[in-house]
Amino acid sequence: MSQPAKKPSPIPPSKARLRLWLKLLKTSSGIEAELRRRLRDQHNTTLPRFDVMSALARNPDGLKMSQLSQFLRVSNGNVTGIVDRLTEDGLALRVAVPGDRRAQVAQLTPAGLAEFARLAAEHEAWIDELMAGLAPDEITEMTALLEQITLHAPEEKS
Amino acid sequence: MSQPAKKPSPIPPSKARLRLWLKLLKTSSGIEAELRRRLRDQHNTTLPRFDVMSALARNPDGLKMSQLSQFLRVSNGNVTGIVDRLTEDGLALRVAVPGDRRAQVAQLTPAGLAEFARLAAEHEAWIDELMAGLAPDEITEMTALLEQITLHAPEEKS
DNA sequence: TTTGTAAATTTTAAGCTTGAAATTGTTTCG
DNA sequence: CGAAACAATTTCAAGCTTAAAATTTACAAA
Repeated sequence: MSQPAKKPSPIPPSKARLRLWLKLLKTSSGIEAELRRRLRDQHNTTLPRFDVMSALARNPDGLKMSQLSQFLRVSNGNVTGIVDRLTEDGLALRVAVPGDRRAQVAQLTPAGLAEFARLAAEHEAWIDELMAGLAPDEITEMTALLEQITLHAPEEKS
Repeated sequence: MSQPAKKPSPIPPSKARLRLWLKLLKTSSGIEAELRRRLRDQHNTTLPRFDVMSALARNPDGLKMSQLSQFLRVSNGNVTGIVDRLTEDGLALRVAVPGDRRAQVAQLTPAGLAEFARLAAEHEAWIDELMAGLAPDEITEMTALLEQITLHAPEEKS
Protein backbone atom coordinates (compact mmCIF):
# COMPACT_ATOMS: atom_id res chain seq x y z
CA MET A 1 0.00 0.00 0.00
CA SER A 2 1.14 3.51 -0.63
CA GLN A 3 1.59 5.76 2.31
CA PRO A 4 -1.16 8.31 2.83
CA ALA A 5 -0.38 10.61 -0.07
CA LYS A 6 1.11 13.85 1.10
CA LYS A 7 -0.77 16.42 -0.91
CA PRO A 8 1.37 18.92 -2.77
CA SER A 9 -0.36 21.52 -0.63
CA PRO A 10 0.41 24.65 -2.65
CA ILE A 11 1.08 27.71 -0.58
CA PRO A 12 -2.26 29.33 0.18
CA PRO A 13 -2.57 32.82 -1.29
CA SER A 14 -2.79 34.46 2.12
CA LYS A 15 0.58 32.98 3.09
CA ALA A 16 2.07 34.02 -0.23
CA ARG A 17 0.83 37.56 0.28
CA LEU A 18 2.24 37.61 3.80
CA ARG A 19 5.65 36.51 2.53
CA LEU A 20 5.59 39.10 -0.20
CA TRP A 21 4.67 41.79 2.30
CA LEU A 22 7.60 40.82 4.48
CA LYS A 23 9.92 40.97 1.50
CA LEU A 24 8.50 44.29 0.34
CA LEU A 25 8.91 45.69 3.83
CA LYS A 26 12.45 44.40 4.11
CA THR A 27 13.47 45.93 0.78
CA SER A 28 11.87 49.24 1.51
CA SER A 29 13.17 49.44 5.06
CA GLY A 30 16.63 48.46 3.92
CA ILE A 31 16.84 51.23 1.35
CA GLU A 32 15.36 53.72 3.77
CA ALA A 33 17.85 52.77 6.47
CA GLU A 34 20.71 53.21 4.04
CA LEU A 35 19.44 56.65 3.04
CA ARG A 36 19.17 57.68 6.69
CA ARG A 37 22.67 56.43 7.35
CA ARG A 38 24.15 58.39 4.46
CA LEU A 39 22.23 61.55 5.29
CA ARG A 40 23.51 61.28 8.80
CA ASP A 41 27.11 60.28 8.14
CA GLN A 42 27.76 62.38 5.06
CA HIS A 43 25.51 65.39 5.60
CA ASN A 44 24.70 65.45 9.28
CA THR A 45 20.96 65.54 8.69
CA THR A 46 17.91 63.27 8.76
CA LEU A 47 15.25 61.95 6.42
CA PRO A 48 12.39 63.93 7.99
CA ARG A 49 14.40 67.12 7.58
CA PHE A 50 15.14 66.20 3.98
CA ASP A 51 11.45 65.56 3.33
CA VAL A 52 10.41 68.90 4.75
CA MET A 53 13.11 70.73 2.81
CA SER A 54 12.05 68.93 -0.35
CA ALA A 55 8.46 70.04 0.05
CA LEU A 56 9.51 73.62 0.75
CA ALA A 57 11.93 73.66 -2.18
CA ARG A 58 9.06 72.90 -4.52
CA ASN A 59 7.06 75.77 -3.07
CA PRO A 60 9.26 78.86 -3.01
CA ASP A 61 6.42 80.98 -1.66
CA GLY A 62 6.22 78.76 1.36
CA LEU A 63 3.66 76.37 2.75
CA LYS A 64 1.40 76.77 5.73
CA MET A 65 2.24 74.40 8.55
CA SER A 66 -1.02 72.57 7.93
CA GLN A 67 -0.32 72.22 4.21
CA LEU A 68 3.09 70.85 5.00
CA SER A 69 1.71 68.25 7.35
CA GLN A 70 -0.98 67.23 4.87
CA PHE A 71 1.49 66.91 2.04
CA LEU A 72 3.96 64.85 4.05
CA ARG A 73 1.18 62.87 5.71
CA VAL A 74 2.48 63.43 9.18
CA SER A 75 0.88 65.09 12.18
CA ASN A 76 0.79 68.82 12.77
CA GLY A 77 2.83 68.62 15.92
CA ASN A 78 5.46 66.66 14.10
CA VAL A 79 5.97 69.38 11.51
CA THR A 80 6.21 71.98 14.25
CA GLY A 81 9.27 70.31 15.72
CA ILE A 82 11.06 69.68 12.44
CA VAL A 83 10.56 73.25 11.23
CA ASP A 84 11.71 74.47 14.65
CA ARG A 85 14.99 72.66 14.26
CA LEU A 86 15.49 73.70 10.64
CA THR A 87 14.89 77.27 11.77
CA GLU A 88 17.46 76.98 14.56
CA ASP A 89 19.94 75.95 11.91
CA GLY A 90 19.10 78.88 9.66
CA LEU A 91 17.70 76.67 6.90
CA ALA A 92 14.05 77.64 7.23
CA LEU A 93 11.96 80.44 8.65
CA ARG A 94 8.36 81.22 9.48
CA VAL A 95 6.53 84.10 7.83
CA ALA A 96 3.25 85.53 9.06
CA VAL A 97 0.31 85.15 6.70
CA PRO A 98 -1.20 88.57 5.92
CA GLY A 99 -4.90 87.84 6.21
CA ASP A 100 -4.83 85.36 9.10
CA ARG A 101 -2.96 85.87 12.32
CA ARG A 102 -3.31 82.21 13.28
CA ALA A 103 -1.39 80.90 10.30
CA GLN A 104 2.24 80.91 9.37
CA VAL A 105 4.09 79.95 6.24
CA ALA A 106 7.32 78.00 6.38
CA GLN A 107 9.95 78.83 3.77
CA LEU A 108 13.48 77.79 3.01
CA THR A 109 16.13 80.44 3.51
CA PRO A 110 18.68 80.91 0.70
CA ALA A 111 21.02 78.77 2.76
CA GLY A 112 18.31 76.14 3.04
CA LEU A 113 17.73 76.17 -0.69
CA ALA A 114 21.44 75.79 -1.42
CA GLU A 115 21.74 72.99 1.11
CA PHE A 116 18.77 71.20 -0.38
CA ALA A 117 20.18 71.42 -3.90
CA ARG A 118 23.26 69.55 -2.74
CA LEU A 119 21.25 66.96 -0.84
CA ALA A 120 18.83 66.35 -3.69
CA ALA A 121 21.58 65.61 -6.19
CA GLU A 122 23.18 63.12 -3.82
CA HIS A 123 19.84 61.58 -3.01
CA GLU A 124 19.01 60.89 -6.63
CA ALA A 125 22.39 59.30 -7.20
CA TRP A 126 21.97 57.11 -4.13
CA ILE A 127 18.60 55.84 -5.31
CA ASP A 128 20.04 55.13 -8.73
CA GLU A 129 22.75 53.11 -7.06
CA LEU A 130 20.49 51.25 -4.64
CA MET A 131 17.97 50.34 -7.35
CA ALA A 132 20.56 49.56 -9.99
CA GLY A 133 19.33 45.99 -10.07
CA LEU A 134 16.28 46.98 -12.09
CA ALA A 135 16.44 47.52 -15.84
CA PRO A 136 14.10 50.09 -17.44
CA ASP A 137 11.49 47.53 -18.43
CA GLU A 138 11.54 46.04 -14.96
CA ILE A 139 10.90 49.48 -13.53
CA THR A 140 7.79 49.72 -15.66
CA GLU A 141 6.71 46.28 -14.59
CA MET A 142 7.17 46.96 -10.92
CA THR A 143 5.40 50.29 -11.10
CA ALA A 144 2.37 48.53 -12.55
CA LEU A 145 2.40 45.90 -9.83
CA LEU A 146 2.61 48.51 -7.07
CA GLU A 147 -0.29 50.25 -8.75
CA GLN A 148 -2.31 47.05 -8.41
CA ILE A 149 -1.73 47.06 -4.69
CA THR A 150 -2.66 50.66 -4.05
CA LEU A 151 -5.66 50.61 -6.34
CA HIS A 152 -7.24 47.67 -4.58
CA ALA A 153 -6.18 48.45 -1.06
CA PRO A 154 -8.94 49.55 1.29
CA GLU A 155 -8.38 52.44 3.67
CA GLU A 156 -5.38 53.78 1.80
CA LYS A 157 -6.28 57.43 1.81
CA SER A 158 -5.22 58.67 -1.62
CA MET B 1 12.76 76.73 -40.92
CA SER B 2 11.58 74.26 -38.39
CA GLN B 3 11.78 75.22 -34.79
CA PRO B 4 14.68 73.75 -32.86
CA ALA B 5 13.45 70.19 -32.59
CA LYS B 6 12.40 69.33 -29.08
CA LYS B 7 13.97 65.94 -28.51
CA PRO B 8 11.61 63.26 -27.23
CA SER B 9 13.86 63.23 -24.20
CA PRO B 10 12.91 59.88 -22.65
CA ILE B 11 12.93 59.83 -18.91
CA PRO B 12 16.49 59.15 -17.83
CA PRO B 13 16.83 55.92 -15.87
CA SER B 14 17.89 57.71 -12.72
CA LYS B 15 14.66 59.71 -12.70
CA ALA B 16 12.65 56.57 -13.39
CA ARG B 17 14.32 54.82 -10.49
CA LEU B 18 13.65 57.80 -8.24
CA ARG B 19 9.96 57.75 -9.14
CA LEU B 20 9.75 54.04 -8.56
CA TRP B 21 11.41 54.44 -5.17
CA LEU B 22 8.89 57.06 -4.18
CA LYS B 23 6.06 54.79 -5.23
CA LEU B 24 7.56 51.81 -3.46
CA LEU B 25 7.99 53.87 -0.32
CA LYS B 26 4.46 55.20 -0.50
CA THR B 27 2.97 51.73 -0.91
CA SER B 28 5.03 50.24 1.86
CA SER B 29 4.49 53.14 4.25
CA GLY B 30 0.79 53.15 3.51
CA ILE B 31 0.36 49.49 4.38
CA GLU B 32 2.54 49.86 7.44
CA ALA B 33 0.57 52.88 8.65
CA GLU B 34 -2.67 50.95 8.24
CA LEU B 35 -1.27 48.03 10.23
CA ARG B 36 -0.15 50.36 13.01
CA ARG B 37 -3.58 51.98 13.07
CA ARG B 38 -5.39 48.67 13.37
CA LEU B 39 -3.02 47.31 16.00
CA ARG B 40 -3.59 50.46 17.98
CA ASP B 41 -7.34 50.88 17.54
CA GLN B 42 -8.37 47.26 17.66
CA HIS B 43 -5.76 45.72 19.94
CA ASN B 44 -4.21 48.57 21.87
CA THR B 45 -0.68 47.62 20.85
CA THR B 46 2.07 48.67 18.44
CA LEU B 47 4.03 47.24 15.53
CA PRO B 48 7.34 47.06 17.42
CA ARG B 49 5.64 45.13 20.18
CA PHE B 50 4.09 42.81 17.61
CA ASP B 51 7.48 42.26 15.98
CA VAL B 52 9.13 41.37 19.27
CA MET B 53 6.30 39.03 20.22
CA SER B 54 6.49 37.41 16.81
CA ALA B 55 10.20 36.70 17.21
CA LEU B 56 9.68 35.31 20.70
CA ALA B 57 6.73 33.19 19.62
CA ARG B 58 8.96 31.41 17.11
CA ASN B 59 11.51 30.71 19.84
CA PRO B 60 9.69 29.22 22.81
CA ASP B 61 12.95 28.76 24.69
CA GLY B 62 13.53 32.47 24.52
CA LEU B 63 16.06 34.70 22.83
CA LYS B 64 18.90 36.63 24.35
CA MET B 65 18.42 40.36 24.15
CA SER B 66 21.27 40.58 21.66
CA GLN B 67 19.80 37.84 19.46
CA LEU B 68 16.50 39.64 19.48
CA SER B 69 18.05 42.90 18.39
CA GLN B 70 20.06 41.20 15.65
CA PHE B 71 17.04 39.36 14.34
CA LEU B 72 14.84 42.44 14.30
CA ARG B 73 17.68 44.62 13.05
CA VAL B 74 17.19 47.27 15.68
CA SER B 75 19.52 48.53 18.34
CA ASN B 76 20.12 46.84 21.66
CA GLY B 77 18.77 49.75 23.63
CA ASN B 78 15.63 49.68 21.58
CA VAL B 79 14.88 46.07 22.47
CA THR B 80 15.49 46.81 26.14
CA GLY B 81 12.64 49.31 26.21
CA ILE B 82 10.15 47.21 24.27
CA VAL B 83 10.76 44.12 26.37
CA ASP B 84 10.48 46.30 29.49
CA ARG B 85 7.02 47.38 28.47
CA LEU B 86 5.89 43.91 27.42
CA THR B 87 7.08 42.71 30.80
CA GLU B 88 5.14 45.39 32.66
CA ASP B 89 2.05 44.13 30.85
CA GLY B 90 2.72 40.53 31.80
CA LEU B 91 3.28 39.42 28.21
CA ALA B 92 7.00 38.73 28.44
CA LEU B 93 9.62 38.02 31.06
CA ARG B 94 13.39 37.85 31.41
CA VAL B 95 15.09 34.65 32.47
CA ALA B 96 18.69 34.45 33.65
CA VAL B 97 21.03 32.44 31.44
CA PRO B 98 22.67 29.63 33.48
CA GLY B 99 26.26 29.91 32.32
CA ASP B 100 26.53 33.67 31.89
CA ARG B 101 25.46 36.21 34.44
CA ARG B 102 25.63 39.03 31.89
CA ALA B 103 22.99 37.60 29.62
CA GLN B 104 19.26 37.25 29.87
CA VAL B 105 16.73 35.50 27.74
CA ALA B 106 13.41 37.09 26.89
CA GLN B 107 10.42 34.79 26.67
CA LEU B 108 6.70 35.16 26.13
CA THR B 109 4.49 34.32 29.08
CA PRO B 110 1.50 32.04 28.43
CA ALA B 111 -0.58 35.21 28.32
CA GLY B 112 1.85 36.65 25.78
CA LEU B 113 1.65 33.56 23.63
CA ALA B 114 -2.13 33.59 23.69
CA GLU B 115 -2.21 37.28 22.86
CA PHE B 116 0.19 36.78 19.99
CA ALA B 117 -1.87 33.96 18.52
CA ARG B 118 -4.81 36.31 18.28
CA LEU B 119 -2.75 39.13 16.81
CA ALA B 120 -1.03 36.92 14.25
CA ALA B 121 -4.28 35.61 12.84
CA GLU B 122 -5.62 39.13 12.44
CA HIS B 123 -2.37 40.32 10.97
CA GLU B 124 -2.35 37.70 8.26
CA ALA B 125 -5.92 38.51 7.33
CA TRP B 126 -5.12 42.22 7.15
CA ILE B 127 -2.21 41.63 4.80
CA ASP B 128 -4.37 39.41 2.64
CA GLU B 129 -6.90 42.22 2.46
CA LEU B 130 -4.41 45.00 1.82
CA MET B 131 -2.58 43.07 -0.88
CA ALA B 132 -5.71 41.64 -2.45
CA GLY B 133 -4.89 43.50 -5.66
CA LEU B 134 -2.21 40.96 -6.56
CA ALA B 135 -3.04 37.63 -8.16
CA PRO B 136 -0.84 34.61 -7.41
CA ASP B 137 1.25 35.01 -10.56
CA GLU B 138 1.74 38.69 -9.84
CA ILE B 139 3.00 37.81 -6.39
CA THR B 140 5.63 35.61 -7.99
CA GLU B 141 6.55 38.36 -10.40
CA MET B 142 6.90 40.98 -7.75
CA THR B 143 8.93 38.73 -5.51
CA ALA B 144 11.41 38.25 -8.34
CA LEU B 145 11.66 41.98 -8.97
CA LEU B 146 12.26 42.72 -5.29
CA GLU B 147 14.93 40.07 -5.38
CA GLN B 148 16.64 41.97 -8.18
CA ILE B 149 16.82 45.05 -6.01
CA THR B 150 18.23 43.39 -2.92
CA LEU B 151 20.70 41.27 -4.83
CA HIS B 152 22.28 44.23 -6.55
CA ALA B 153 22.03 46.73 -3.76
CA PRO B 154 25.31 47.71 -2.12
CA GLU B 155 25.49 48.01 1.64
CA GLU B 156 22.36 46.04 2.27
CA LYS B 157 23.57 43.84 5.07
CA SER B 158 22.03 40.41 4.37
C1' DT C 1 46.39 36.74 41.05
C1' DT C 2 46.10 40.99 38.36
C1' DT C 3 45.55 43.25 34.43
C1' DG C 4 43.43 44.08 30.40
C1' DT C 5 40.26 43.18 26.71
C1' DA C 6 35.95 41.67 25.08
C1' DA C 7 30.99 40.77 25.53
C1' DA C 8 25.92 41.49 27.13
C1' DT C 9 23.07 44.65 28.56
C1' DT C 10 21.25 49.05 30.20
C1' DT C 11 21.30 53.98 30.39
C1' DT C 12 21.32 58.43 28.29
C1' DA C 13 20.54 62.28 25.14
C1' DA C 14 18.52 63.70 21.07
C1' DG C 15 15.25 63.44 17.56
C1' DC C 16 10.97 61.47 15.38
C1' DT C 17 6.04 60.33 15.75
C1' DT C 18 1.36 60.31 17.27
C1' DG C 19 -3.20 61.69 19.29
C1' DA C 20 -5.15 64.61 22.46
C1' DA C 21 -5.37 68.85 24.95
C1' DA C 22 -4.53 73.68 25.08
C1' DT C 23 -3.99 78.35 22.77
C1' DT C 24 -5.06 81.81 19.95
C1' DG C 25 -7.57 83.79 16.28
C1' DT C 26 -11.69 83.70 12.95
C1' DT C 27 -16.38 83.40 11.65
C1' DT C 28 -21.20 82.75 12.04
C1' DC C 29 -25.53 83.84 13.59
C1' DG C 30 -28.98 85.06 17.07
C1' DC D 1 -22.67 93.04 19.92
C1' DG D 2 -21.76 88.42 22.07
C1' DA D 3 -21.65 83.51 22.20
C1' DA D 4 -20.66 79.50 20.15
C1' DA D 5 -18.58 76.92 16.65
C1' DC D 6 -14.61 76.37 13.93
C1' DA D 7 -9.68 76.65 12.34
C1' DA D 8 -4.39 76.93 12.69
C1' DT D 9 -0.93 75.97 15.44
C1' DT D 10 1.64 74.55 19.47
C1' DT D 11 2.21 71.90 23.63
C1' DC D 12 2.22 67.61 26.00
C1' DA D 13 2.79 62.73 27.26
C1' DA D 14 4.07 58.43 25.71
C1' DG D 15 6.49 55.41 22.88
C1' DC D 16 10.00 54.32 19.22
C1' DT D 17 14.73 54.79 17.49
C1' DT D 18 19.63 55.45 17.36
C1' DA D 19 24.58 55.99 18.68
C1' DA D 20 27.43 56.51 22.36
C1' DA D 21 28.59 56.01 27.17
C1' DA D 22 28.35 53.36 31.29
C1' DT D 23 27.83 48.84 33.87
C1' DT D 24 28.57 44.41 34.86
C1' DT D 25 30.49 40.01 33.91
C1' DA D 26 33.61 36.82 31.40
C1' DC D 27 37.91 35.43 29.86
C1' DA D 28 42.79 35.42 28.64
C1' DA D 29 47.43 36.27 29.42
C1' DA D 30 51.28 37.76 32.07
